[in-house]
Amino acid sequence: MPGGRGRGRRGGWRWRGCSRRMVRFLDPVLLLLLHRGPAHGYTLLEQLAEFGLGSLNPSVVYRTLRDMENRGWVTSTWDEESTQGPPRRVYRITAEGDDALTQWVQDLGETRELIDRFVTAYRQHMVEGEGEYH
Amino acid sequence: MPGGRGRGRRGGWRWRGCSRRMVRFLDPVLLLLLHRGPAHGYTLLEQLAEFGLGSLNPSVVYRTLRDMENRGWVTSTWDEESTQGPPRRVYRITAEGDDALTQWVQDLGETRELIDRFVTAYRQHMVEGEGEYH
DNA sequence: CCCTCTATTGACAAATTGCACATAGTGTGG
DNA sequence: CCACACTATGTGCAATTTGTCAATAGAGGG
Repeated sequence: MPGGRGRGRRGGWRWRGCSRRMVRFLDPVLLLLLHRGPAHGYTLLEQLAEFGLGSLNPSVVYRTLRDMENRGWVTSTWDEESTQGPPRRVYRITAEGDDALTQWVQDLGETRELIDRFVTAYRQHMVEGEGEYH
Repeated sequence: MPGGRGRGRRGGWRWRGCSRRMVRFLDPVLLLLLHRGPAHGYTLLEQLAEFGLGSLNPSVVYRTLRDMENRGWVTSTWDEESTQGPPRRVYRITAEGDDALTQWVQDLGETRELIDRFVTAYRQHMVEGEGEYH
């Protein structure tokens, strides 16, 4: 049943929804981390936990970084000083990345508003309709 | 370039991201609306604007309703009393739908927390690092 | 040499989303 | 009757996004 959806009973949708929620944060969080200073993908990967984004597959993070580079939000160069392992990329945020970050913050603010509105409506409905209709 | 992403310059990603953000709210909002009482898809469609979800393609909404039915969150029956148009489906929330709604509210609460944490970190970083590094 | 840890990348299946169009009943004006 | 507009819902498919698994590769220890 390709293209089908929502077959997963409890435990399926919850976890999936959670994961997708996190992927949504990835862009802004990476931009913020890079705004603090240049960093390697691997380092960023470890710092993600700080924002509740631990447990993301490294591939996803690296891919996102490359996508951001394609959009011109960041640039990358190979680190000259070799360390314990293969060469590492150093990512730096660009002026466009700064703009994008600003946009993201605003965007997330709007999303927060929506959530608040929803939760408020929910609470209000719940106290009003003490005796449920069904 | 199948599988490629992020090629759309300003106006592309923003709008797309916005749309996707809204689709994320669809499930919980529909559940809340249905918790207030049974309703037709078309009616729900109109009430979505209340939660900032206007402008969603009807197909998306109908599809979501059917998906929710597959998950057992809602049930539907054809409306007996015919009106100005073809037969309409009446959707009703189920006990499982109630549970799902509760889960969603909690989930959205957590998302809100994440957003707050992020925005706080952003603001703090911005005042601290007045003189930017770059 | 073999194994583990650090790093990054590639490829592909699966899931999600957008959109254009199909179907269908009802009422209205000409 | 026909064209047309509005109410309602459903289908199909292309495009995009996400998850996962495995490949590559250097450094260091035993």
